Amino acid sequence: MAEGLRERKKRQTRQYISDVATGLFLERGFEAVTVAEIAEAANVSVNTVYNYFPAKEDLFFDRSAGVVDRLARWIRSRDAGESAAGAVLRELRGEVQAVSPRVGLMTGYDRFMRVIHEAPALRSRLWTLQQEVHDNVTAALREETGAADGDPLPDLMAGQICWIHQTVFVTIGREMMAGREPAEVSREVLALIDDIEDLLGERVLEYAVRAQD
Amino acid sequence: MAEGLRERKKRQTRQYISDVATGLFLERGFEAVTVAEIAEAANVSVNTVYNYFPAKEDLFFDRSAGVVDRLARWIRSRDAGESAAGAVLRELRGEVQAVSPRVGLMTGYDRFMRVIHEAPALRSRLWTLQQEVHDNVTAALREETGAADGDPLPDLMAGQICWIHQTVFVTIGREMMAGREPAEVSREVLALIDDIEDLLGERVLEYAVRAQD
DNA sequence: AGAAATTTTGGAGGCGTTGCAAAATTTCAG
DNA sequence: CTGAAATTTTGCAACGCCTCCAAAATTTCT
Repeated sequence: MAEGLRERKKRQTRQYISDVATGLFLERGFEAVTVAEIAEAANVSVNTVYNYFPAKEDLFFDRSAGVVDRLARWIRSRDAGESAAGAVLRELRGEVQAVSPRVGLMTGYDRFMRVIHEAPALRSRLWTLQQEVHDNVTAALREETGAADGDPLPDLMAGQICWIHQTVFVTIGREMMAGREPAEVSREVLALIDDIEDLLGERVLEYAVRAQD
Repeated sequence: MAEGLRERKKRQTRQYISDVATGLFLERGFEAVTVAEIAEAANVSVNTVYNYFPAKEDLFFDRSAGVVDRLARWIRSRDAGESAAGAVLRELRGEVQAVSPRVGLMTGYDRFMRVIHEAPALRSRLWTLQQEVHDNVTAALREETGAADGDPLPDLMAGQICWIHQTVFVTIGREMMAGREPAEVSREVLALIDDIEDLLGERVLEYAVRAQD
């Protein structure tokens, strides 16, 4: 509270730099834009950019903070009688059916995907994020099931659940990049989710079922 | 044929540079060794290094050329009456039971893993290789099953099969890095493979079964 | 042996990133 | 309101990866 003006200005500056950078990236691609250009466009020195962001890639993924926890949140908030995988499938179906921008179903998402697709550094950073998602899911499953420390099951289940999530996202990204309409992709991905569910083993679909009441 | 001496010398130089580099990496870590040092240690100019290897990471992964095709090869050579996943599980069990260095079950593999673990650039490159494995598996499954172009199943199945493979390798790497003995890890991973098989859906375990005779 | 093809090398430079100390700005105390 | 203290911003130099280019050195071919 005491620190008002300074903190506010910092958040403002940070946000502005990230916005300017993202704009340039979407316009000309990740590698074609230099950090020096970003700094200049944001009326700031190169060092200030690095004061806020550890690396160039972080300028692009600054928005995706909440995405890393989403899967774990879905699992923790599953319904009574519902398994972890069941909750994830339900939530995914909900987002996809609603043609939600949260899962990339929006016009303009192809631009976003293309920037990532063409920049190895960004793809690499995505994998890092995916790894964090996996760790979060494993931790959530461990807590929710009270599994023993040596139990390999939470990790295996996390692998399966992350695979569901990842497959859906990769497909959406691919189809949107191919120029398809969001509504069209939504229908197709709903069918894909059915295919995925048919593939999963019963043990996966029945893991970490929340007790009734 | 006509080009004998030159070709031989090139392969020799390439191999020597890679060997020197790998030695330095194992000794001091990936990031602590500079390309200039490698060049000097190999009695060669920095530009010559880049004539042979597109990037620093390629100096480390030069040996792992055959690993990228292994899964697809296992699938293509599955027995009559055996599914793709079945063949992979069988081959994995064989390698693990034999405590084979091909799957990292050997003393000194922990050094190798540690170098990768500590270098983001190397982990990132590993993910790229994993992506290639996935693509190869998808292609193999498409050819072996004659699936239609729009069929999403080969890609989904490839995801499941690569997950098996990846889980086994990550576990071996983790346990070896923890200082465990190869024989001990072998036993543990055999149990893990059983757990994995129990998790898989029947559709996965029965996909791409090779016709009898 | 000399011409042609190929490999190796040196040099210059761009880019991301870090470290450091000086300057500018903001906060706080009197 | 003023000056000291804390913090942020900045400029500068430097390192390391990597690229481009043209000049040597080497190998192959005639």
